[in-house]
Amino acid sequence: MSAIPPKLLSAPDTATVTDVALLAGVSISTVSRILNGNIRVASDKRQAVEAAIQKLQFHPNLSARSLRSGSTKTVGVLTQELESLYFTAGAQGVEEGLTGSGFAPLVVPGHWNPKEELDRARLLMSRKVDAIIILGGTLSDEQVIEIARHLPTAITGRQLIAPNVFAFGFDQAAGGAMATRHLIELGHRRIAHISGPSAHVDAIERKEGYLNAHREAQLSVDPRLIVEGNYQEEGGRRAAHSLLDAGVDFSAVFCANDQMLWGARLAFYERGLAVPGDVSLVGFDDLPQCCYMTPPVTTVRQPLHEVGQAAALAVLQALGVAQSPPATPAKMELSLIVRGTTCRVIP
Amino acid sequence: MSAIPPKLLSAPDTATVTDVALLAGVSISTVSRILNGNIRVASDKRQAVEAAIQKLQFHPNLSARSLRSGSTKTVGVLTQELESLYFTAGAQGVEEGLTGSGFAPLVVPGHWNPKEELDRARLLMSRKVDAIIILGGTLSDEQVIEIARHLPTAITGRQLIAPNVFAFGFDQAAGGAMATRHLIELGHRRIAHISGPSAHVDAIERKEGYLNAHREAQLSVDPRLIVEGNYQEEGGRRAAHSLLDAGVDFSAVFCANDQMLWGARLAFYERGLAVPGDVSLVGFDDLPQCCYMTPPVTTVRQPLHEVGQAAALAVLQALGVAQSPPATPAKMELSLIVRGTTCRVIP
DNA sequence: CGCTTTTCAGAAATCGATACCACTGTGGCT
DNA sequence: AGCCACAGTGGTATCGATTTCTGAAAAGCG
Repeated sequence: MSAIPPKLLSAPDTATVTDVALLAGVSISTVSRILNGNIRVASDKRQAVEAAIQKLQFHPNLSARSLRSGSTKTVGVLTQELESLYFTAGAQGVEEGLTGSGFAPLVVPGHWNPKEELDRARLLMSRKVDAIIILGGTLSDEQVIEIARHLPTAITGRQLIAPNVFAFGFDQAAGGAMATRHLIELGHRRIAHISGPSAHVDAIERKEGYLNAHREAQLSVDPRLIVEGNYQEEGGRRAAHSLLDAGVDFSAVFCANDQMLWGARLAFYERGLAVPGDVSLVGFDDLPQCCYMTPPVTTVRQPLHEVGQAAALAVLQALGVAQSPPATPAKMELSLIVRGTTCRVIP
Repeated sequence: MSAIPPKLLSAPDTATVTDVALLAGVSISTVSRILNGNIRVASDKRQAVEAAIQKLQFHPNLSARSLRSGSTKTVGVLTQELESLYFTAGAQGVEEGLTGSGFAPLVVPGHWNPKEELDRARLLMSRKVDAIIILGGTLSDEQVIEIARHLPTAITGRQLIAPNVFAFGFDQAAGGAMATRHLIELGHRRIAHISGPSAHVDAIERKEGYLNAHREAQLSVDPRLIVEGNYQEEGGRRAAHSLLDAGVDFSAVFCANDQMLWGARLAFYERGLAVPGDVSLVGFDDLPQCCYMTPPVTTVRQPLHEVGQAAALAVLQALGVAQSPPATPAKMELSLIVRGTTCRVIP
C-alpha cells in the first residue's frame, strides 16, 4: 500500500498563505507582509504575490488571524429587541458606520432583562469581539464600566464619563420639556403623561422635563394625569384606557415614546375620540413609522441613526482604525418635529 | 538587567487549556477531551478539571477552536434592510431558533441590491460561517444553489428544491387570491392593486392571485387599476395618489405588502378619503405595526417569525446539531386576518 | 503466572497567519 | 579598503484548542 502524500494541495476553495507563497515563489513571510502592507516589498514579488492571490482566490482565514492577533474584526452590538424600530435604527447606523472598515457587527438582544443582558454581554466577550456598542438597555453604569475595563465600549441613551467609554446620550429632560412646552403653547392646560418604566433613567428624565415645563409656565400638575407605561404599544394603550376610565379631564398627552403613543392613539380611536380634535398627542423618538400614521405623529426626534454611526466610529477610532475623523457631530441633538397629532386647543 | 520571565500566567480574563491542565494536574489533552465530552475519562480527573474550569472562569477560545475544527459556530443571515420590520421579524425568528445551540447569527443587509447581496454573501463565506440563511432577497435560484454547494443554506420567501437547500416559501398567489376574494365577498367590484416591484417573484405571484380571484368570480380587471409600487411606504403613497389622479373609480385596494398599504392609507387621508368608509384596504405580511394603525389593518398573515425559526432549525439539523426534531411545522401557512380596514361596500 | 487486550492519559503534530529574529546584499561613509 | 546602516527576505516559534499516535497501567484469560 503506497503512502498517501501528506498534502497535495489545499482544497480549491481554501487557499492558504502557503499556497500563495508557493505559487508566487516567495516565502510566506513575504505574503503576510504584503497582506498587511506595512513594510516595503520589492515590486516584482509584490506583483507575483498579488497575481497568485487573484489566481487562487485567496482570502486570509479569519480564525487563524484572530487566534494570532487577538482581534476578531467584530464589534458586538447589545440591543434589546430585534423587532423594535428603536433599536434597529441604531443598529442600522452602527452597520453603516462599520462598512468598509473590515469590521462586522454581531448583534444580540437582551430582551430588557438585566440578567440576560449581562449574559449576552458575556457571550460577546467570549466571542472575543474587539469592542462593544450598547444601545440603551438596563445595565447599570457600574456594569458598563466593568465591561469597558476589557473592551472599548460605546453606549447610547445615557451620559457616562469613564475611561474607555464613549457615551452618546441626550438631555432627555430637555426633550420632555420641549414636547410639553409645545402643548402648553398650543393652549393645553391639562396635559397627561404616559411615562416609561420607572426603572429607566431616560424615562425618569423625560418625566422630569414634563414637570419642568409645567413649573416654567407656572402650571400645576395633577398627579392623576401621570400613568406609567412600559415603552411598548400595548402599555400605551392600557395607560390611555386607564386615563379615560379614571374620568380625569385632559386635552393632550405627552407619551414617553412613540410606540406607546401608537398604542394610546388606538385606545382613543377605540373610544371614538379624534386626534388631534379631541386630544393632542406628542411622542418621543421619531421612529420611521411616525410619518405614515394618520395623522402623522408630532414627536421629539432622536437621531438614533446618527448616534449608531457615531458610536461605531468612536469604537473604530479607539481600536486605532483611523477612519476619517468622526467629522463634526452634526445634527446630533433632539428636535421637535411638529406633524399632525397636535393642534391648538379649542376653547 | 534580569530577563523577564517568558510567561508568568495568563491574564486573569484569558485562561487557556494549559492553565486549566496545570491547575488540575492533568495534560491539556485530557482537558480537551472533557470539554468535548466524547471519550471516557477517569472521574477524579474529570472533577479536578471541572473545578479548575470553574475556578479560572475558563472559556475556550473560539478562534483557536475554529482554526482547528473549521467551524465558527456562526450562522450568516442575509437580509435586505435592518430597519424593515419584514426582515427583522425573520431575523428575530432565526435568533430564537439559534439560542441555546451555541451558534450566533451574523446579520448583514443587502439593501435590495443584487450585487451587494452577492458581496455580502461572499463576506459571510469569507468569515467562514457554518451555514447561511437568506431572508427573501433578489439572488437568483442559481446563485443560491451555488452558495449551497459550499454551505447548508436556508432560504425564505421562495420555493426551491436543490441539494443542501432548505426553502420555506408560501404560495403567494394563494395569498393574493385570499386577500382579493375577501374584498369581492364584501361586494367590491372595482378593486385596485398596488403591486410589488416586477423583479420580485413574490410580487408577481401576489398579482397573479389578484387576477385569479377575479377570474374565479368571473369579474374582469381594469388594467388601469394596477399600479406598481416598490414595497416601501413612499411607493405605496405615490401609487395611491396616481390612482386617484388617474380618475378611475375604485372602492378597494389590495396592496402587495403592508408597508405600501401604510403609504396608501396616508395618501387617502391626505385626500380626505375615509378608510374603510370610502375605500377598503387589504395588505400582506401582517407586520406587528398593523394592529396599532387606526383602524387596525386587514392583511394576509405570513408567519415570518415561525419561518425564521424553522430556517434556523433546518440549518442546525443539517449541521448535525441534533436539536429536538423540528416539531410539526405548525401554523406555517398564510391566513387572512380581518381587522378594520375593510368593510362591506355601501350601495 | 504470563501473555494479550483494553482503557486511559500524555506527547506532539496540526490548523493558518503573524511577527520576531537572523541573514544577505547593496550603498554610503570614513 | 573597510565598515556600518539598512532595506528585503526567509526561517521559525507562536497563538489555543483538537486529534492522532503512542505508551503505560489495568484488566481479562487460559
